[in-house]
Amino acid sequence: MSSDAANPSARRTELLEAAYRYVLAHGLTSLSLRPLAEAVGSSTRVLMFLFGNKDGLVHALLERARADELELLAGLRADRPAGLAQAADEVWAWLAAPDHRALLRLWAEAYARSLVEPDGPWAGFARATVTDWLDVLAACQPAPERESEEGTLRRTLTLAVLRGALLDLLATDDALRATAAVTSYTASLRSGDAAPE
Amino acid sequence: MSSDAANPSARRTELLEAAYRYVLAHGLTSLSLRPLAEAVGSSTRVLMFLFGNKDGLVHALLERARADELELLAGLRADRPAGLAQAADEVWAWLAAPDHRALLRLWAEAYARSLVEPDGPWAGFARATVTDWLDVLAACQPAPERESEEGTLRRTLTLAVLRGALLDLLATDDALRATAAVTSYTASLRSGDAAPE
DNA sequence: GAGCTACTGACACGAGTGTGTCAGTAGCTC
DNA sequence: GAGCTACTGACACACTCGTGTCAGTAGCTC
Repeated sequence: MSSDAANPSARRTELLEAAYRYVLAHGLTSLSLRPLAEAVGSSTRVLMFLFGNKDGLVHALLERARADELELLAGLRADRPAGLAQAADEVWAWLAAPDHRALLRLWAEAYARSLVEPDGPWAGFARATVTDWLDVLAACQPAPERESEEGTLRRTLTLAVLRGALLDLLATDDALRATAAVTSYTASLRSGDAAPE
Repeated sequence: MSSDAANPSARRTELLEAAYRYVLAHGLTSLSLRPLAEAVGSSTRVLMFLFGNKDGLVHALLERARADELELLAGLRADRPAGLAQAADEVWAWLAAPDHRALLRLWAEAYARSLVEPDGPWAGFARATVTDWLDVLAACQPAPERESEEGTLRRTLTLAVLRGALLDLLATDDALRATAAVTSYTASLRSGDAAPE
């Protein structure tokens, strides 16, 4: 291989970036090396050299996509939203941004695929995203709630609302309706926080 | 073709049923005709004859999967649950049933694929499911709420919770946590119904 | 200039893909 | 038995797939 996966060469990251743009536009399912190589101005030979094989490429692409997601999560951790409600609002603003549509479609694709084919480069993708997000949401909860069973339940529900609304948005492109639903949820979360049940 | 799609031949439905079982086990993404034909005790020639081409087969399979889903929806319409909360509880019981796991994975696959490749046999699959479900949930709402903007928002949120919890369940297989989240949501729905905000 | 590393081009191999062609056969109606 | 419909088997075609092979070349260090 050209270099460690931890310390990729300049050419590798350059081609990975180009391939990432290509995959955002065309999806992962029907990805094949020759059209990709041509689109990024390279050859299958080079892709094989830099990524080992196709699975290596796909794996690298999924990691690249995950990097975008982790950036959002890191941002959330950084400014530590006060409570689940604010965190959910911030996340939704990100999810609903039109610029992120292609990435989120890719995300949905990888998620579904990892459910159906538990092996291969997508292995564990779905499970990893769920736990990643639950962890971040937990970090936004006040400490006492975070540890409680009630807290687990709350962040699970919050994640479900975000994911479900995202699916709706991706399918119908009706940002108004989806956003209204999320907003009403976070509003009820807030009032629930103010007056604990 | 052997007969109308509306009035399929006995052999066609027999093979479709076998193919459906095969696809539930193996997924749609990597479906190819020769292995499928062998598994169902037939030949690619026959599949082509009965379904026209591969897209025809896939389309028929998706319709078949949708029939399972519509059965649940029809059941809901039949006993007309009193309000969204009860409807959501009933739907969740169905979604969480281990027997339905394979079908729901297939559903997720088709949903994601229809987002990424808007053409082909999956065209409109995601959008169709969303509106189908929203319609059924609407039918479970009391008439005045159903027409209101507030009502649209409520069923959108309810659908999001169900879909999001389903994604969680499929990824983590943690039925307890997912079910607790859904239950807490329907509980709050009920109390909200009792004391409208 | 030798030698090393990183990268690249041309080409071929074997397998698998969907689909087309041609020739059937079983069962039914007349 | 003729003729029709529904279905089936054997085989081939053109193509794409991921990958392997062999031979390079540009840039750097010594």
